[in-house]
Amino acid sequence: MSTSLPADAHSRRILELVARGEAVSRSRLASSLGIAASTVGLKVQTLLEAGLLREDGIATSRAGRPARVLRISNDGDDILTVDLGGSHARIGRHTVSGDLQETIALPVALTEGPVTTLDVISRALREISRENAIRAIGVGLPGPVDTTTGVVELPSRMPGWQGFRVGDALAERFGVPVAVENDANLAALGEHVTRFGSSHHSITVKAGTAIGSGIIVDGRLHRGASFAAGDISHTRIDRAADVPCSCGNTGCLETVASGAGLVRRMREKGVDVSSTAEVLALAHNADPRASGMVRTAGKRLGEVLSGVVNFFNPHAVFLTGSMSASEPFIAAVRSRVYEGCHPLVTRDLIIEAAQTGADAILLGAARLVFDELTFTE
Amino acid sequence: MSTSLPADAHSRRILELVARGEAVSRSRLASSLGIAASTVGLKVQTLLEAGLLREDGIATSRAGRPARVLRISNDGDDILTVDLGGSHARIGRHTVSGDLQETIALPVALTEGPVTTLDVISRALREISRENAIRAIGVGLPGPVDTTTGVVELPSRMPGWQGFRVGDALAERFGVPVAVENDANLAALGEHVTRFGSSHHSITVKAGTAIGSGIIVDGRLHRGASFAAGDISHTRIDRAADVPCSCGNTGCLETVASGAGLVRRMREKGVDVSSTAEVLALAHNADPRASGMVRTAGKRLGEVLSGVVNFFNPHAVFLTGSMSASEPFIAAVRSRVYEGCHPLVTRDLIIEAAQTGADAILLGAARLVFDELTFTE
DNA sequence: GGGGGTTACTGCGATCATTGAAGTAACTTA
DNA sequence: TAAGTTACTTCAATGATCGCAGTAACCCCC
Repeated sequence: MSTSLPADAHSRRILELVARGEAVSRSRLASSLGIAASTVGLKVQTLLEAGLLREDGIATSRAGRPARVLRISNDGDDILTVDLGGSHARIGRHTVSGDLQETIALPVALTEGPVTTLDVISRALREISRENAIRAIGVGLPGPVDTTTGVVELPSRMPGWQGFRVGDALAERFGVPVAVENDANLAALGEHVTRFGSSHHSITVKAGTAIGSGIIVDGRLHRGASFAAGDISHTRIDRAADVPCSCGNTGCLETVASGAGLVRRMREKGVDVSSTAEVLALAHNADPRASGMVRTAGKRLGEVLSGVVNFFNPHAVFLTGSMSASEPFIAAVRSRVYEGCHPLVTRDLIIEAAQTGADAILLGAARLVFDELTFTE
Repeated sequence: MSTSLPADAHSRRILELVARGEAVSRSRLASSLGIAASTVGLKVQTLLEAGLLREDGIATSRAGRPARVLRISNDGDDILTVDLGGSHARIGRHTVSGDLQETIALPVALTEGPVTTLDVISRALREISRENAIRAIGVGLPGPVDTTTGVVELPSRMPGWQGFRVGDALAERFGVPVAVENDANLAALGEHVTRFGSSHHSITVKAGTAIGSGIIVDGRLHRGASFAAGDISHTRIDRAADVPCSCGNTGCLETVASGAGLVRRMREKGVDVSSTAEVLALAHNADPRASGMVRTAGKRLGEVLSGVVNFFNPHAVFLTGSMSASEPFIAAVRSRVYEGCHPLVTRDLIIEAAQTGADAILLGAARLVFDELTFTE
């Protein structure tokens, strides 16, 4: 089976509507898309023949002929995705519509350079795809990615990756189109589409050892002019004006609200912790210093987000990363945002922990592939 | 002549390319648009017949048949625009492509309510359109506009306008489609398209008696979830933590960086000034207190914009409003943004005074009409 | 001044996606 | 079992687009 993702916009929408369960019959698709029923019939026919859709029984009806239920075919070819972290990687196998079918986690050392790393990744990709053919691959990398070239811009945690074209390298190995993107952006895209689909605006903040965010405008990723959008970690917090930051400035949000910042401050107070997780565990066990710090971190993040939310006016702010598992942290963020923002902006604003968890990046990568890659057989 | 703006996307792109002088012959249009020459020929033909384009002589050629030069017809029907301020209004007459042909300024008191105001405006619109037919109208209002209904959301400076559908009222009077939008958004759109056309991201900050901004994402207006995007005036500045703001919070940017804030602080220091212009005049004449304050206002705005620029990563920040006439003000903004932002983000960032001046809102309104209204005869 | 080269544009038949209307299929309810 | 309702397909017509062939209008060089 050597099919392709449809370049045609209506066919993609059909796959999307079926995948989300918003329209599972030809007639509902026609009314949702606002095109003729006969046209939908033809398009569904080709999608069935391409193995992208399958018919799955008959719906019950109250009156009239019952609809034939359409589903995404999950025994066709796959979209594969890669979430490449500093010391680990996750590989995902998805249906064309982005539904995650299976994942593999494996240890990876980015510091060993791109060739070795991609060898390991490629082996895992072959393994997870098994006998199925691969349609396309989406990759998330920890750093700003120039998506026109597929090059990591500032590979601070990725020595040896400077100028390396990850996308081209994988595309050559597998002979399929490859999309490469920053992992925070993919997490934002993954979370956003599972909540809102292809409309609305949102910000997804990852608050863990470091702080980063991804921006979705009208259902699409906002990368910025130099693929660096979403940086909130170096926004100035005057109350931390004396704390030096790795960026060279002082008083950055990162110094007071990131996991790394919490660890440093706990150690200054004589508490021997070495990871964000330990600080969070202490806070969870009602250690007053740790609890206070986590809460303060939430306040500071909330202050920065107030500015961002007033400016950007999103439908939602999603919080992810290890810190977002702490309810007091989220409560502090919420409280500060509601305090510091215009009522018009917060009236319908959602501030919540992300739902997609560890799979957000994979889901975002699959979505990116679905959105941006055009395939021909 | 009762023509319409073309709903068809390619025809619109043809008008745009011709208007910007990027492609003035059928053959160049074909290569720019990536469609067949014969198709362009047909589309240009219908645009000529509709009076939207005209032929204007023959180009010189180095070899081969010279091209017939296409221009926007400026003797056809017009797009009219309205910039409605608190005490004044500007009316513009444009070609279909948005080129401003003529303006009228007139005194208007929004406080007299919508009916009286629209009477005055309508008379001016009839006057400026003369014998020409009107294709469409674009209106800028000072406040957040729900563009789905054409209603001003929080008409703080517009008592009596609550719930009034400006767009519908004008559409009924003139029998043409009307687009209504917030004036800061239109100024941003106007400035953006004259610089970048329909791609790139930018922020246009109006720093005058008040502070506001408009956001353009990928050449299109970002309105936000509740039509309130672009509010930077209530971002917290810790150094002004004791100054109460009209919004109920303390320490807002507005209290230290707006013209109104400057006037208040000058008066606190015993200097008898009553307007932003007076403060700026004093600063221009090297009054040390006024100069210092204007410079400080620039610094504070720059600090807030640092956060915004890091987050949004635009190609440009344009400064407009009376304060932007002050070079020291702009220099202070620039200095703080370059200091507070990541180098990747500022590498190619443009920070400049807006070029479109008083016409920005009119140009933006014409563009909005061109972008968003679909017309049929 | 008259080919030859080059570019600009038009005319025309072919193609393809889309449509609406008519027809068929499959169920529920009275 | 007939009437009503909804789902879907078939099919001829439409219309936008295309590529190609042909025409038009210049330049340059012999």
